[in-house]
Amino acid sequence: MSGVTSRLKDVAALAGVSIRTVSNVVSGSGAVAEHTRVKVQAALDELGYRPNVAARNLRAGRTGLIGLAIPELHSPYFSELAGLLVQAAQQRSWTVVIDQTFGDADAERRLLEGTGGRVVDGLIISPWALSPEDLAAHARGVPLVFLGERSPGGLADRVAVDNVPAADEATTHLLGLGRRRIAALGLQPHLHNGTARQRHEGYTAALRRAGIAPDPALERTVATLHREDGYAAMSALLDEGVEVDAVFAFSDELALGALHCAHQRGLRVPGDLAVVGFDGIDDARWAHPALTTVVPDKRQITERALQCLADRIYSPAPAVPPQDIVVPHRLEIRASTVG
Amino acid sequence: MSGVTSRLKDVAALAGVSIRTVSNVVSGSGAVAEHTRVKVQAALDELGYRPNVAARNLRAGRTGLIGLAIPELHSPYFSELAGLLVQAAQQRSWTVVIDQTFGDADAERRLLEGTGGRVVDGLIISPWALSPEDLAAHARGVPLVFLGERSPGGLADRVAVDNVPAADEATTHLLGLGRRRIAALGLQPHLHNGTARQRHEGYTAALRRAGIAPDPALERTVATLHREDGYAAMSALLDEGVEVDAVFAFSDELALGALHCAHQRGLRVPGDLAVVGFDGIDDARWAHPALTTVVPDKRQITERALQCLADRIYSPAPAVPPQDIVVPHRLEIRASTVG
DNA sequence: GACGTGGAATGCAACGTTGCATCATGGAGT
DNA sequence: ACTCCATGATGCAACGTTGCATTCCACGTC
Repeated sequence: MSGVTSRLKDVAALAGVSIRTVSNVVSGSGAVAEHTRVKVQAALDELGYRPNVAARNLRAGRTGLIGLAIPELHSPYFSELAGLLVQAAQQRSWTVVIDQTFGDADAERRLLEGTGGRVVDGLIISPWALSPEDLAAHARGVPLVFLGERSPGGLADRVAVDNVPAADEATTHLLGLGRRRIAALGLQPHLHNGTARQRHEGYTAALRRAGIAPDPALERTVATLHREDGYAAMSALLDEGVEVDAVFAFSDELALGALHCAHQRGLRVPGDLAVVGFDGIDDARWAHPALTTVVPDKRQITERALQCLADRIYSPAPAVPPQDIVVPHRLEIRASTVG
Repeated sequence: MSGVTSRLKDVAALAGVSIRTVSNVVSGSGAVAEHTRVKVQAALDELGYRPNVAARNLRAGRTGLIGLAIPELHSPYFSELAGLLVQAAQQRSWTVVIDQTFGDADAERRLLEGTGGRVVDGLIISPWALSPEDLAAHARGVPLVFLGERSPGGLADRVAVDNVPAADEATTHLLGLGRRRIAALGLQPHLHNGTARQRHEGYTAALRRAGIAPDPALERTVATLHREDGYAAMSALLDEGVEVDAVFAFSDELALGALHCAHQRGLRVPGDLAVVGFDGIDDARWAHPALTTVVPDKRQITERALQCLADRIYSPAPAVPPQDIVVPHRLEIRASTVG
């Protein structure tokens, strides 16, 4: 009732039983006679007992916390993912602690090592700046799940969409609309991140299958995946006078930036320029025109990632080999390609 | 170095000193001779000692966690706010735990009471469904900061922008452009949330000052503040044939939904319809056309809120009276009103 | 009537840390 | 030479909880 915290000791005193018995009632373990249980429960309610998490954790050797390490929370893709994860984790009585790495390699390294950070029972990380080798070198004892990036040498579980076919599908969709000058927007050769590489691979595969030779002038590098970068890359492309009738952006944010640029230049979308994004963020649906995008099943990403953690945290068994989990995606076709 | 956790005991054994001395070195407290300090530090490094948070918390009676309770993480405004808060909290060695209430009154009540949830040292809550009376009735012993909603009876600190003048400013901007049929989009009479009421108040005040009588047909109610709701409200408005030359939406998401609708109907923005939003989310800048919006200083919101918590958590003093902190805002004028 | 049985309740100890009080040591002061 | 003191190092206890082992009691059985 009141805000004052009461301990097992207080409840025990009020109920006239031992601390241990109260503990049994609270945890539901051990044998407790019905009338005792009722009596203790009454005392619990009266004092508004709430277990001390720190003490429990100390005893259990767990914190009940799992970490989510993402480049940044304000990016729609990650905030949507984080929101789902927080929700899903709650159902498993876990609390999510979100860390932002801002694409900083040191920050990612620090989190993997656990230095300076709060101790978590497990960590779900969406690596960005670290190479697979780095990832392997700095992983700590805590159960780990990688999002997107595959871990080398079977270091940890990994959950991701199948980037190559997904990118292929998106590109093929544009090809099917008769587009031949399709820009690939979002290469990041300076990062060791494999995601961009895989999407590029799918893009190239689709072109080749259609008998089109990839044109380096159409492949644009970006520093990050923000709208600004998409805007800048699109602007440069147009400034250079490169002929282009479609854009496959490696993220929705990039696509939205490119879209903004197209509008500014007076290009009609999809008439003059068809645009496809990747991530299936909410904004995509409400853009003008609504953005065609590859939508990963985010709910499944969070569910599977948690399941991986649960398996490793709760089973002291001789760990099963790291799993590589592929979650489904679908190409959601909207007005930015089929007006 | 390795993933195995080592305790003060282990370090002490390796360094050949007592546990207490190691503790002194780690915490920097107490008197420790230089050569001892060096020796212990070496042992600490060698074993890669990391303090056990649970034990510390248990001893200190604090968890080092603060809660952030928001309606939903995937809304841009809240994800931007959360991102900033996580960052700012890190500097104060706090860890943020995010709870989503999804606008559910029960969820908000539960968080205020702390039932079932993890125990936090402080809670920053952005109330949505609860009335001020509810908020007062259910608050618990933990330091509390309200975002947006004023707490009644001096229950807790509150950080917010000054909604009435801000809304007034936005409306006045539209009036200054010669608009006379300005829709107010975002009323929520079914909620006890005061934010919408205040923005409506500012809107009305501006109209009256301009000698315009508020027209009920221009004031639109929404269920939530999502793009869908803005789209629906705008659609209804146009379907009813209400004459309108501008929209002041109480959130950017609503504005973006309305914008989407305007595009669909072939309205030119800002030619036929000028649009102003509220919140200053990132998307607003990249919409087509870029959205004029009231931008609250989000960084200051998080900073001030944390400062409030810090003051209450760390000062055992006879608490200062609850503060009502107003953070600055600015009207960012973009192409959706001045094309 | 003694004994075994099993359910119910309890006591002890430990998880890893830190506040407080105590103890050891060596140098300065008388 | 003896005391005094400052500095450095240590031991004890406690934070609130739970695993394990024990005790207690009532009941049924031989």
